[in-house]
Amino acid sequence: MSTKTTIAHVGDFAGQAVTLEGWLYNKRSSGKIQFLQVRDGTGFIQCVAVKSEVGEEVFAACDSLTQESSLRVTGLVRADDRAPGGYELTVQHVEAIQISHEYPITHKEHGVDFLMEHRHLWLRVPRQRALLRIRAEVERAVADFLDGHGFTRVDSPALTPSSCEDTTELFQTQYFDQEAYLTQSGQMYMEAAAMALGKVYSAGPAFRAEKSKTRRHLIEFWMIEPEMAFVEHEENLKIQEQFVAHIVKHVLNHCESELHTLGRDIQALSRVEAPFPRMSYDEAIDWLQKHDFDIQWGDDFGSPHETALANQFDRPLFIERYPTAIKAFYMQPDPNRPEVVLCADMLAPEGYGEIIGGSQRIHDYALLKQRFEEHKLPEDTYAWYLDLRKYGSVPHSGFGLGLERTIAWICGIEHIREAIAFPRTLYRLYP
RNA sequence: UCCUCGAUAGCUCAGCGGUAGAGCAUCCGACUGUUAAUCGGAGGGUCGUAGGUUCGAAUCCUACUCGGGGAGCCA
Repeated sequence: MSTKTTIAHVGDFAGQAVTLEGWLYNKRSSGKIQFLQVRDGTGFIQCVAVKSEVGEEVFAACDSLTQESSLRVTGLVRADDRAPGGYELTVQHVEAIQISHEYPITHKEHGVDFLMEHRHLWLRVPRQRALLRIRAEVERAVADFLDGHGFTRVDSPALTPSSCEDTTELFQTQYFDQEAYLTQSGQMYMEAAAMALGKVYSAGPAFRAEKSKTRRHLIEFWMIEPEMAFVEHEENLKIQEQFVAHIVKHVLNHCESELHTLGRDIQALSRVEAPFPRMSYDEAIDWLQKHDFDIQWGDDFGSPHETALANQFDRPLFIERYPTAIKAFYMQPDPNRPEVVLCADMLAPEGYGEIIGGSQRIHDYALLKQRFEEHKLPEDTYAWYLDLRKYGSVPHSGFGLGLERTIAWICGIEHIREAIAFPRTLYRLYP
């Protein structure tokens, strides 16, 4: 009799017979011996079939297996120093569940377009498995930290009647006989929820119809948006750095083998501890001007600016107090300097760009109403948002963390599209 | 939207004015420790689309289509 188990647990059955269910990742044969590389989602193991031991029938069954055929294999678990995972399986019996014909993704090189066209199969390779495992652990770390700090998860709507910010482009759709838009941020809804529950967060997709095609952009990406009543700028930043440091530490503690699969520099990640370095917008402009960048006070940073600033440090960098004129309408002006707002962007090291944008929000009714007029925003669709400043308004702050950018940085990958199972990029909606 | 690079076998690419090529994958054969296994053989192509130059175009020119990277903008 054999016990059904998974590759991750074969070590518990050394010397015993087990049955594994999975897929053939690769096969090498030498006429009278075959090496089957089997994966089952939990790991990889090499199964060895020797013709003189298994007999003609089982050996032929092994021979019939092709790349990515699904199978059930029974054999003896054997510790072996030559095996990357420490164990091999000596095959006793093999059952093909389905034979795969001409699997498109070989073990050779492939181009990005081809791989993206076959994303549904590309997910099966060790690298993509590692990325999805780490993504799941990042999401777990997010929930652990926020739930442990008194936050309540509140889910925001995907269909909205209007934009939350006035700049970026929206995906328009029909809501019966009304126009509607896919959400680009749940922030305003989280502000409402924070007045009900104190500390809240949303976690879900955001949609931006921008024609951006860089390694940092997705059309559909996930944002984690905490919002906190009675929290002001300084405390907002402290929570953000603890939050990000916690996520990185969690991944280091739970995803060692996955980071190894990706070839990530563990040392670089282990230096990510709070507090994070900070620069004011003013200091950043000075620094850039001293380093021959053509930029003036009042200009927004471009990607090259952000990369140069962030690359000075081995952990994320806060840049705070940007000019009011270039930031979102809802941001709270610095009481001592109304020309700047109490906001901060968190820039990841190594050129991964902005992973958090956050701010203290305007809580004064008159000032927010004035901003609506300045930005020519339709007051009827935002009446509820103004209401929050009419009925028990309090200072509050929040931020949005870009999940895929955070994952891309932690994993050290070239392109953000690998940080989500089925990326929506410019000009690609399939699969 | 702009800049830039690309499109040749299932995949990755070479060929850049004179008969369409290689490696891998597939199929057949050999091999008892392979680990991107190796070795021998076979099949596999309207050279992205449309036009133009030329005796002759995968190759040069024009337009278009699709895609990669970047800028802007953003998380």
